[in-house]
Amino acid sequence: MLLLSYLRESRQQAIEGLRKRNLKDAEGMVSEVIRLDDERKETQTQLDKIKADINTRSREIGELMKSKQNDQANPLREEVAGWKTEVKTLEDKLALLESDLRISLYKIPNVPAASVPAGKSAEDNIVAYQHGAIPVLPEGSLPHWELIKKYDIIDFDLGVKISGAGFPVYKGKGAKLQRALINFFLDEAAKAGYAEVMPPIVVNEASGYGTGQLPDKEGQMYFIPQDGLYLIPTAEVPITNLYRDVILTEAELPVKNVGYTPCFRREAGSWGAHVRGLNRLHQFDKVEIVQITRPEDSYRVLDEMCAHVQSLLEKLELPYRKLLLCGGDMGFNSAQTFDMEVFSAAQQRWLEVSSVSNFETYQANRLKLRYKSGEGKTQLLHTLNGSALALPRIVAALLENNQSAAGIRIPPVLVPYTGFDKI
RNA sequence: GGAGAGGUGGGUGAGUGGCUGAAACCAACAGUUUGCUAAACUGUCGUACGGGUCAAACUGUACCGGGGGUUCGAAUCCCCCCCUCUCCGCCA
Repeated sequence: MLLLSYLRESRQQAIEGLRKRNLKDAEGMVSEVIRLDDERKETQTQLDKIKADINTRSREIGELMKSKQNDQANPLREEVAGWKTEVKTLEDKLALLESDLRISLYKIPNVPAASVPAGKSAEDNIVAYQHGAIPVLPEGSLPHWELIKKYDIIDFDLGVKISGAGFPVYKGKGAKLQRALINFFLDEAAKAGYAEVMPPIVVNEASGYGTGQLPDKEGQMYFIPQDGLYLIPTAEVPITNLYRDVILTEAELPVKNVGYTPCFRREAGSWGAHVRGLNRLHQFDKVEIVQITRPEDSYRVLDEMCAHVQSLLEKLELPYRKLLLCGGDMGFNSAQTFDMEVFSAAQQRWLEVSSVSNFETYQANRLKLRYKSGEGKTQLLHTLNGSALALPRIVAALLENNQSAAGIRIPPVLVPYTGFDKI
């Protein structure tokens, strides 16, 4: 949620920024919010005035009653009683305005950072960096969905039987490979100074709102109505919400957390030929890094987090590229996002394996996540997160890129974790 | 799932209709004292939304788990809900 004070003080700047997202009516949205807030303020001032009068009278009545002057108190009581309809009217009006204001504010996505290019879709993203040679595969090479059958390491049909499409069963070396990657990613994050947490994988509604999945992506999450709980689409949700309603001290910053969780996404209506195999799943594994920083540090930290993700890809010997997302392709909450894509040699495609974002104060505002600065002022922090990394597409690329007649080679860095160097 | 107890400021905890935004203590912060540390003493010490101001000072309203109600007036009385704890049951 954007700050009202920001929208008021830098209205034009906000509108210009939002235009980069290719929004239909950025100006209208901002104007509406400010209009509602103006009305809200006015209504509150009126209401507060009447309430102040009531409070004054009530005190007078109390005094009179104490000195047994009931006959003098009675006219005052009637006077106050007469104000009550007006109070009720104004209170209702205020509640409505506040709710309208909140809804309107929730509809406005984060303002992209200055360096974010305008654009409509993924076409307009900028390749900021590319690393590693594109592999050329021998004749007869297979896409990963064939390889997993050939080596019997991941079984989609079994998953369909017990759960449904998009819920694969990892078997044998396939299962071990998952575990190896998770541990490798966690260890690397620990080396980079991230403190590990293992959060719940279902969250309540307040958490969904805290990080902005609600109300924006309601339909994307699995929901358990009986208990009012959501299955997490990413560890970002529980980990960042750990710090909801928290005021940190400067000494505690930056907060660096890493966590492994399964992630669940309904992905309604997004299936097709391009999402075969491991390319898109309802349940997948991911290691997520989260940082909470002072505002002035967040963009340096964004770079640091990207560098961490890139180092993982390099250690896994996967060719990758780093994209600076354009306004139109960025997530709702983000001010700036870099995507990391690995090249999947048999599919001849780039696959997104990580998304690293700076949310600035957009999430912190909803989370009421603040810190006391040196001068004792409480102010909002910046939140950032990134996948480090999401497993399925990494597995797809590892399988495809490292295949040969002799089997699938495991990158040396993983061998201590898998216990085998070949599938 | 059944029974009971309870939810007050960073913490402990008083407060059963007006003098309570809330005692006291602890923690924290600033200062004084002190060779340093400690101790002692003094002061400060909630949040949100308004008004006001260059900025302050100052000032209004709301907030004692959440929502509703009674009343001139509610932390305090009534209703509903949520949560936590203890015991029992079930159980990885």
